[in-house]
Amino acid sequence: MDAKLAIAKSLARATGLPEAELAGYIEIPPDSALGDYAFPCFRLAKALRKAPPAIAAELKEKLSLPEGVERAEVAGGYLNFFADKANLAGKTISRALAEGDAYGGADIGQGKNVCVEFSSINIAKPFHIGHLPTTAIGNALNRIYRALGYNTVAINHLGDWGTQFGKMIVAYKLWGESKPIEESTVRELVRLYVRFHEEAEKDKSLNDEARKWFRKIEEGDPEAVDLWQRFKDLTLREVGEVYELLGVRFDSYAGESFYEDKMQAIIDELDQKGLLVTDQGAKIVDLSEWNMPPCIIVKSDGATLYATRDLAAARYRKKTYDFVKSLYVVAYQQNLHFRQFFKVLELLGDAWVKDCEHVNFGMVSMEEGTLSTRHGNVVYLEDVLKASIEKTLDIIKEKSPDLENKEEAARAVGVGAIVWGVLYNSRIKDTSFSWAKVLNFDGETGPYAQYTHARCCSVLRKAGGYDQKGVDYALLKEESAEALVKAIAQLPDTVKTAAEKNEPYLVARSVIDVSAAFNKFYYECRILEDDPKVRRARLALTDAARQTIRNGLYLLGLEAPERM
RNA sequence: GUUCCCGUAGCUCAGCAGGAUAGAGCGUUCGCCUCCUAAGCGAAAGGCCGCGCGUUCGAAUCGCGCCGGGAACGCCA
Repeated sequence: MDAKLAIAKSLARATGLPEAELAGYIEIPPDSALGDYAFPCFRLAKALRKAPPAIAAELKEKLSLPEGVERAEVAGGYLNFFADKANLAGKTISRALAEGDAYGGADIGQGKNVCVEFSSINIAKPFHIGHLPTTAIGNALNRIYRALGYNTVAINHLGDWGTQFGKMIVAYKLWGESKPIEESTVRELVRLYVRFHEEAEKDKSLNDEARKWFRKIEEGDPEAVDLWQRFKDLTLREVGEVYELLGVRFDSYAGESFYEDKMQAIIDELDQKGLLVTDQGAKIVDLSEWNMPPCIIVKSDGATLYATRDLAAARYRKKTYDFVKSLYVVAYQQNLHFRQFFKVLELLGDAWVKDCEHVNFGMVSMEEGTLSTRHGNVVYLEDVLKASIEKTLDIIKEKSPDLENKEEAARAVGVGAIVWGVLYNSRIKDTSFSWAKVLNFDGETGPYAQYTHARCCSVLRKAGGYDQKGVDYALLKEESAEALVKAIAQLPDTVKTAAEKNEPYLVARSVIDVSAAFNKFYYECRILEDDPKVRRARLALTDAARQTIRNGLYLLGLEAPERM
């Protein structure tokens, strides 16, 4: 992008207008035949009282060509610039190869902390496909921020508190005790939970019993706490396997139970600052001035709520991590909740609430019916991943019967296909789960990008190495090679924008651009050419493409196998 | 009812700090493996960019009003 700045600089000299303003006007033409950069002269028409084409022609005369630009041409009201291809190719390829796995990243976040809350599963509940968006998006953002130099804190805000644990204990004691919890599975716990609800329909006393047991957990009764802890351990052990498959790691599992003793302070402070109002027995913060329903802090029975816990958690995170940004990767159903709780923080005088952001996303629905734990209409994430891995393995057996580590490649590609499905569209779109869609590996998919990467690796392997020094980039003169160079050059900017907007799909689109450009280049230009100079230049380009795809995939949480 | 989000090709979606002929994948039809992985490449067909008004030299993109779909709206999270 230095070329863009150079153009702005010479335009500034020619017009006398501020460089920054002009740089903002410069755009990329829709067709590369028109040029590599364009300056729309309509912008200046009013101020200069001249027709745009005349301005363009005049500018072209006055302008001294900036470095990296070969020529300028007038096209209607536009002044188009053509980059020096060899220069662009050389800069782009050598940068990608020199930076290696770091290409695409930056150091703009040095010494700054970012909190990313995501996944946030419930203990003793299914880890189902509804949890996929938050897990995949959060993981990708975590990696993107890290690549930009930030220290990130990946937080799994566990749902590990509440009367449902009283219910679990009752159900376990009544129907599950024949088997130690450690030898059980979350699915069995879920069955017990479902059964509890069925039986409680008939026998209301079960609910009282459940409340009693939850009270015991709260009071620290050894038996109750022990059972609760074992449910938690079992769940974390099981989901750990899924996280392992997904390449997801957390720095903190501080969830609801963690904040139990940290809420009173904030309740007291709200009270002292006169923000707390008692209404219908509950303690609330009135937000009608901001056209929002009140934020309930304490229920009429004295219990705290989600918002209370989130207030305490936000405070704790600011104090502990001193973040410059704190993200909540949570579905858009909770838009109002976040607006309310951010507003309450603001009213408390926590100016840093401006750094908190609700990174919302659309909902996952089933083709038929809705997801519901209680009714057993659940698709476990693990099952989806396993099915995808299995299908991938079948494909590999058919297409690459000689491949050595088939299982390993199948895992990377099978999981990649699923994760990709979530990350290649903007967050806000709702999605409906369909096996056919999720198991489609053609076109703009994770497997396509991974396949392209494996293709690059294959060519480089066959070449048996090449000398990176003294490559003549002017030999990359084919249109498909130029297009590939441009796609590769785009990644660093894309990663920054993806972080600004908290939109991983931008990275996914960039990976597709590089992949598609490479496949076209691969088809049109034989890389392992006889001419040693051409061969070397094409190998360098292939290597840069390989690195770019690999890095992009990593940022999205996907692996890049070398063979598949 | 109120507030917020979404509406672009048969389907799923890009494009929306306004710009040059509206793009891609899937699906459909048809081509391309005696050369580097065909999970690939190419071609064809397919669009009043939900509708209307406005702002502008210029609107899929900004504003207002409709229509259609979704979500949330006091003691769940």
